[in-house]
Amino acid sequence: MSRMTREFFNRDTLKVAQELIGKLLIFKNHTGIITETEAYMGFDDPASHAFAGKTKRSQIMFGPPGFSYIYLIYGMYYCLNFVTEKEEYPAAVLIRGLLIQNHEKQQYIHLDGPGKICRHLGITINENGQDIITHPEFYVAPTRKKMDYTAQTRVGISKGKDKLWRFLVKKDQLLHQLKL
DNA sequence: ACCCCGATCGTA
DNA sequence: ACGATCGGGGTT
Repeated sequence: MSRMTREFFNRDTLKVAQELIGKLLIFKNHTGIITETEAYMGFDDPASHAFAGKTKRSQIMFGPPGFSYIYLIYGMYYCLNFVTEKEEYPAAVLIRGLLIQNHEKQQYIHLDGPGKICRHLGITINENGQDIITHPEFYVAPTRKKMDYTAQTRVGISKGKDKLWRFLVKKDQLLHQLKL
């Protein structure tokens, strides 16, 4: 199966975040369509974990593109990101929505929220720092589907609220996928 | 050692 | 509207 290359992630983070919408996320025996993303990038984004500089946690964001960045939030939930842009420029895309089909394939489940996605797929801190360009069972793959999306302000942050760096599929597009 | 807070979620 | 739950990062 074809997959996204390192060059796909080695680009402007807003572009990557937008183009990840509608792509497939594969993790072990799970496959889902990405329906929502958020961009965190650069040295001047107060909502980014990299805003405080390079630390033990954020150093992965300063590394090369195409690696997973996973962190624990609120002591309970893991969030999945993919590192973007060239090395030394801190940036990543948070995966916030995933459309998956259950084993009976009769219906879709929409995982709306980064914590729900990791909980359902079984992604923990153990998957932090994985190379999703070469990993055999953890990567992003292209699809034929083209899904329209909208830009909104990012969720759950106290600073950087002005930026429209959240991207999510339009409601009718999602309903179409859900076959409702 | 201590303190504050957080890229969330389920329940009320 | 609120509590759960704990690691990260800054300060003492």
